[in-house]
Formats: sequence, C-alpha cells, structure tokens
Amino acid sequence: MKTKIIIFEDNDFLREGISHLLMLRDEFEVVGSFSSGLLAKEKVRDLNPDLVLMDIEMPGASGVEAVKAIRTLNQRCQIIMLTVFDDQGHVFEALQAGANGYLLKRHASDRLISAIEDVLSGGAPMSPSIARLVIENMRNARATQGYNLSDREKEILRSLALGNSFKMIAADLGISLETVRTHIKKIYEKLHVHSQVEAVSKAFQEKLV
Amino acid sequence: MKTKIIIFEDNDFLREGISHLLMLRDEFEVVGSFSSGLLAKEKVRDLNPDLVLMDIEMPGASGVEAVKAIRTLNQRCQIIMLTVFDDQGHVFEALQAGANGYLLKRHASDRLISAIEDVLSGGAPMSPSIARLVIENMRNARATQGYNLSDREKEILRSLALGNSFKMIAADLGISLETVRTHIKKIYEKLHVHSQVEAVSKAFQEKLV
DNA sequence: AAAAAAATCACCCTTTTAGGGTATTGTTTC
DNA sequence: GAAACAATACCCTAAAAGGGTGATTTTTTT
Repeated sequence: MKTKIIIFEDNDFLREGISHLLMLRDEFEVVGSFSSGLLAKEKVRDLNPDLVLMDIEMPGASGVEAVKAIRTLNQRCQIIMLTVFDDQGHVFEALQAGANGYLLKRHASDRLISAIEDVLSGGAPMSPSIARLVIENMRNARATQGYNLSDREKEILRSLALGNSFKMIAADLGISLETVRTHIKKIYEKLHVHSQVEAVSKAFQEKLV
Repeated sequence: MKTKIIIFEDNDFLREGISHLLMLRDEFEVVGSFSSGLLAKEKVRDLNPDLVLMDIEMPGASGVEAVKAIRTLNQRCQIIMLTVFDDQGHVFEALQAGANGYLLKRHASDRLISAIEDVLSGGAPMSPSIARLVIENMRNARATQGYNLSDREKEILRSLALGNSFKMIAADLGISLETVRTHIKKIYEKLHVHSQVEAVSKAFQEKLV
C-alpha cells in the first residue's frame, strides 16, 4: 500500500510543487491537496490519510486550528507543519495541538522527503532552529516543574479553579481587581491558554491544583 | 459556660425580639446582633460564637454569602438560617454554603429554642416544608446519580471542561450559539452554579468528566 | 392521547472577561 | 548596578458570558 498524503497549503505554487515532488515517488500517493484548512477535519475523515502536510499560515483557519480539529477524531495520522515562522509561540502551539514534525519552508525542498520518512517511522523531524527552541523549552519546563508560575499566580489559579470570579479573588486576597487581571494574564501566557475555563481545565488535568 | 450566640437580621423588631427571647434563658448569651451580614466573617472571628442565627434576606450581603464567608474560617459554629422563603433554590444554596438548620420565620417564635437545642446536639432542625424539599431533593439525587444531566448536557459539559468556548461547542455540535447557551443555563441550574468556571470545577472535582 | 421532558433557536439587557497598553515599586539575579 | 522578575494598579475597547423570557419541535413518559 502507498502512503496516503493530504496537503493543506494556500500558496498554489508551493502546494503544486510539493504535490509533484511527492508523486515522483512510488511509495507516496497524494490523495488530496487544499488551499484552506477550513474543512481539514472532514477531509481527513473522508480520505483517511497516513500523513498530513499542514501550512500554519492560511487564510480562514490557521493550521494550528486545523490540527486541533483533526486530532479530535484521528490520532493515528502523522502531521508535519510547514511554516515560515520559527518563533516559540507557533512551535509550541502546533506541537501542543498534536503535530508530529515542524519544517520551515525554506528547508522543505531538500528535507521534505526525509522528514516524511522520519515521521512515518515514528520520528519527529524538525528544522534545526526549531529543534533548538524545543529543547530550550523542554529544559525550562523540566527545570521549573509545572509552568513556572509564581507563588502568587499559583494561589490565584487555585482560587480560580475553585470557581471564584476575579472579583471574589480580589476580595479574598485584598488586592484590586486590576491586579488580579494582571496576574491572570500572566497565567494565561504561561499556560498558553486564553480563557478561564482553559486555564482551570489545564490546572485540573495536569494536577496543578 | 453559656452558649454564645450571634444574630444577623435586618429587621430591628425581629432581631430584638429574638435577642430578648434568648436572654430569658440562662444557658444562652447573645454576644452580638447585627442588622447586616457584611462583616459576618470578622464578627465571628472576633466573638467566636457557638451558634449563628442568620437571616437570608438582608440588604448589602445575602445571608448565604455571609455563611460562605464564615465557613472559610470557622467550621465549628452552628448556623441556623432564618427566612421567609421556602423555595428550593434558597434552601439548597444555604445548605450547600454550610448552614446546619433552616427555619422559616413564621415558625421562629415557637420553634427557635428547640431548633437551637437541636443543632447544638448535632441535629439539623428545619421547618416541615423545608424538610420535604430536602428529602425530595435527596431522592432525586439518589435516583439519578449525578445531577440528572441529559445526554446532551453531559456532552456539552464535557466539551466545556476541555476548555472550549460556547462558540466552539456550537460549531462542534453543529447547533446555534443560542442553543448552547440554553443548555449551559440548564446545566448551571442543575449543578447549582452560576459560571463556567464553577461548572467546570465541579465537573472535575466530582469527576463528571 | 395528553402531559412532561429534551432539544432547538431567538432577543433583550447587564456584567464579566479578554486583550492590548503603560507604570511604579521592590527583589533577585547576573 | 543593570537586567529580569514579581506584584501592584490603571486605562481602553471588544468579546464573551450571565440572566431573563418566550417559543417550536421532537421524544419520552404516563
């Protein structure tokens, strides 16, 4: 059986280029290629690929969102992110979302094939600069078990997890509502979330409380 | 030692009446009586009573809030709620907050003394109509383990607990945002909470998810 | 068949949160 | 002693959530 591949990439030129590159190989079969990640979940469900190549920067739905959507129904297929960015935020988000590899577009042409072979054999291919970011992040994570929340932040997160509103927390701690908000913003940043529920959910699931 | 009692009741007439009623008994000592529950926590801390009589309907802070505040620092003292309401919401809230007894004001004059004796000996005095509500609630709770959430409601609560926003839930389930909101309201009602965080917190703590 | 419960959608209005800055004061750390 | 972090506080705007009411349709139960 050939390895079934789907490509999500808004740049027509790049998408076609990758597609042709892969079709030169007998072991690969491009079963679909799309210029938007909007229907990624449905496409994956219908086409059941072994591998997904996902651009991060696409109009409509970001590649990260698409990956999250895919992972809600399929943990089996491998996903390699394609991007021009190598900043920490994007990398972290994508890997959290469930991507298996992370390739910079400027490395795509000469490393894509080996990257694909890597993920299919259980590896986690990524561009060198990405790898550096990841190990730095790992070291930080290990060094400071948890998410490096300050004592005050932990206190506030615990209170939040008990169901308290910002107002209640402020009153409890005898500080202003704005200060609570400042702490909360910092907590969101550190936990990589964007709402109360996400923070509390993460706090419970990762036993921070 | 006399039993030290604090009264929180905004109706001057009733407060004085109760106070005098209790002072007729040698075994009771009214160490404080206030027309607002705003400083309940501080009063309890300073006066360290054995028993608190708490009106539910007071201007400023509700008796339920006052009870919650008191319970954050003192689980020892007994608390009897005084109220004109016998609806399920108030009863449930007050008992959840940590009240030990629940007396309707129309029963106060002739049952207050025995109610006080009851709580002090570990009982849970309440007016008959209240008792009925409570046992009905208990039966329901037992009959339908959990909180009697419908399948759809459980589904939505689970999604919420994963950190999804209303909008995301609506998209996931293919229903309108308003419908999600309606379900959420029903969930709050059933779980006796009033916000996302409270609901999610409860869901995790009671392993509904 | 009638009644009750579940699921759906809609509109109103208010409060709370989110997200974006900026700033001051101490402590740590390098 | 400069740089980084923690804790505090405030401003502004937009989005999200909370609370209330009402209504239709389908399913379930009685």
